[in-house]
Amino acid sequence: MPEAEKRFTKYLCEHQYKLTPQRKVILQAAREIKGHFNADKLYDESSTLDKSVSRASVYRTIPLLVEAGLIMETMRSQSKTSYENVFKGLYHDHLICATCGKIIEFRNDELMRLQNKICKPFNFKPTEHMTAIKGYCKKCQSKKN
Amino acid sequence: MPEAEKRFTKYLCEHQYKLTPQRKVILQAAREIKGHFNADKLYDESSTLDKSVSRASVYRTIPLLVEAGLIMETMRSQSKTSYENVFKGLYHDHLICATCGKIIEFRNDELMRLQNKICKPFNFKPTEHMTAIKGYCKKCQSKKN
DNA sequence: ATATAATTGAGATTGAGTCGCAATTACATT
DNA sequence: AATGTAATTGCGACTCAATCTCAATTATAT
Ligand SMILES: [Mn+2]
Ligand SMILES: [Mn+2]
Ligand SMILES: [Zn+2]
Ligand SMILES: [Zn+2]
Repeated sequence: MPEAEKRFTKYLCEHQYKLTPQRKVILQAAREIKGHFNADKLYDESSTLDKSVSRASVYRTIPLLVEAGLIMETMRSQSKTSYENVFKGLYHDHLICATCGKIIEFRNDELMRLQNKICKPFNFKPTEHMTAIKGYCKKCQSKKN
Repeated sequence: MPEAEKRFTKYLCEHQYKLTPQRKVILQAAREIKGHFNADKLYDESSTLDKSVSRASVYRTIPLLVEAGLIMETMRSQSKTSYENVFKGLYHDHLICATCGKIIEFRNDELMRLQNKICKPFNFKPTEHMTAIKGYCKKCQSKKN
């Protein structure tokens, strides 16, 4: 059993949620998608694997996958919420160019450590960090002249 | 004329937009709100000042205020977009409780410095940072048991 | 096998945000 | 001051991502 499925199973069990075929399919679909995806995309991919999976189940499963630490909400664009897979040790954040929309991914361990540290004095238990830095990419800076 | 209104006037003029009574009222309402607000809240405050201002005009004016640098989008919580006034030198970020929606503001200079540092190797010129940490506030953690 | 609480798909509903339109208005030009 | 015109307005209808309802089904413990 792949690591992700193991983790999901554990999460479901710990919360008295059931491991259903639909949830397995949706997890698998999520894992197979490279890069960012939204609910619709996840529904499409899930349908390809098993066309009996409903849109409602996809919407219902997304928060479980987030809670289990398998996917994360990354951003909202075009009024849709975007997610992406969390692969072990592959947390990252985003630089977003305000002009061309280019997205640069980066990973910075110090940033993650700092974010956890910030929560402590508030007794706040973090589940997701989202850092988005907006600005201008190299190309768009030179175009500006 | 207050600084904010001057800036808004300049922005509108530069883009061939008109300075209408409605836009003045909405700007004033935005300025008078302390802390975070969403479109509905801004509509309520605007209505108090001038009850002829419509919800549509509020929605249409928000992007202008953002573009003019007078307010900024801070986060999305409980499926509503939140804004707050941009006052010079009051940079901060947010902890957001996934259960009750509570928002804790914090300011961390090290985080700011780190974010700037991160951009350099990408030749990325940052204009805004947005860090949102989602999780559970103290109260909601204990309720969970 | 049985009990039971969780989950499902289908379709209805919600609600933040957008849009179309005819009437109005800001503002530049005479 | 009067005119022209493109921008803006309020209203209400619309969109559509996300949530909810509910009867039927199903995963799991006993
Ligand atoms: Mn990414
Ligand atoms: Mn704030
Ligand atoms: Zn760019
Ligand atoms: Zn809370």
